[in-house]
Amino acid sequence: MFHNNQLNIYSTINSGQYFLWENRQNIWYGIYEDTVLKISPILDNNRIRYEYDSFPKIEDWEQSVFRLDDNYDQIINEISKKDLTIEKITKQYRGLRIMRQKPIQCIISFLCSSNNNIPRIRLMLRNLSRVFGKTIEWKGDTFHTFPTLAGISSASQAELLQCGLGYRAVYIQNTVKSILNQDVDMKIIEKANYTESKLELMKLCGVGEKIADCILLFSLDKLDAFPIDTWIVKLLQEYLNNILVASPDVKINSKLSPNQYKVISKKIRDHYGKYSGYAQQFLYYSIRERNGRKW
DNA sequence: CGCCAGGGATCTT
DNA sequence: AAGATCCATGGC
Repeated sequence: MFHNNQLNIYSTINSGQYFLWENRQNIWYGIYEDTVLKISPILDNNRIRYEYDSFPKIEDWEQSVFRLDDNYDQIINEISKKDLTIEKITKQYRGLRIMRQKPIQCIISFLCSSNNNIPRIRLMLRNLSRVFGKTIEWKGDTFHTFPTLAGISSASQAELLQCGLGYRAVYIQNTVKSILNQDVDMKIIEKANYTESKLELMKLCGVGEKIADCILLFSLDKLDAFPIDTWIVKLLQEYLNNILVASPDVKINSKLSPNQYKVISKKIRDHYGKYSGYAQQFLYYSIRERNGRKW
């Protein structure tokens, strides 16, 4: 695949953090709310480099979306020191990065993620965009932008069900309503620290500990957030348990109660420190690779 | 057919 | 505070 030390486009896009990307004729297209992002690999002197474009035009969007302002070398260096597992897989999957999404799109996306698999999450979000987003024509290609809150709020429950959302349709309707009414304050969500922002996020219907952590990490610059999903739990049961959760008071069940989540989350975040989120993304990617992900 | 998927809300013990 | 159940849906 095409990559370098600082950014592996392929693994970063296919690591279950940002669902609205697709590859057409070896070119990547991403939906960034109202904007279509484009990444073209260019063969240049026997090396691959990338050309970034977008419509409507956003100058240097890749700096923000791929977080190129993070000091990647230092982050990898920092988390590598924490244990041998993470040292190994940061080497192995070097170039994997966290992306920075738009908060609203990220909230809706991870509302769709509950008890679900990634191909279906993608399908649901594409359906939502096709039905309630704006159609964009760009150089002969057709795209659908991500719907606005107003756009989604105008949808009937039947229409949402037709997008394949299932029981999550109600979560999305309630969440969109609370944001539009300002029962939940997006200013707090966007400006507050990890703890305060998470508390506010969890007022949203359908947002619990795990989904809140995803939103914090992938759209709100909280690099110390460490989402614990079913795959991470499996990993913890195997061997991280010995490193992190050596105390017998913590038993790891296949499903975590809110309290167990809090206890384990604290231990792990203490262990990996302020870049816990990067560590999590490497761990998640490695276990999905090991299990032969099909997307 | 049963089980699982980047879980959470709700009710029960 | 932990456990059980249900939620809608497609892939295997």
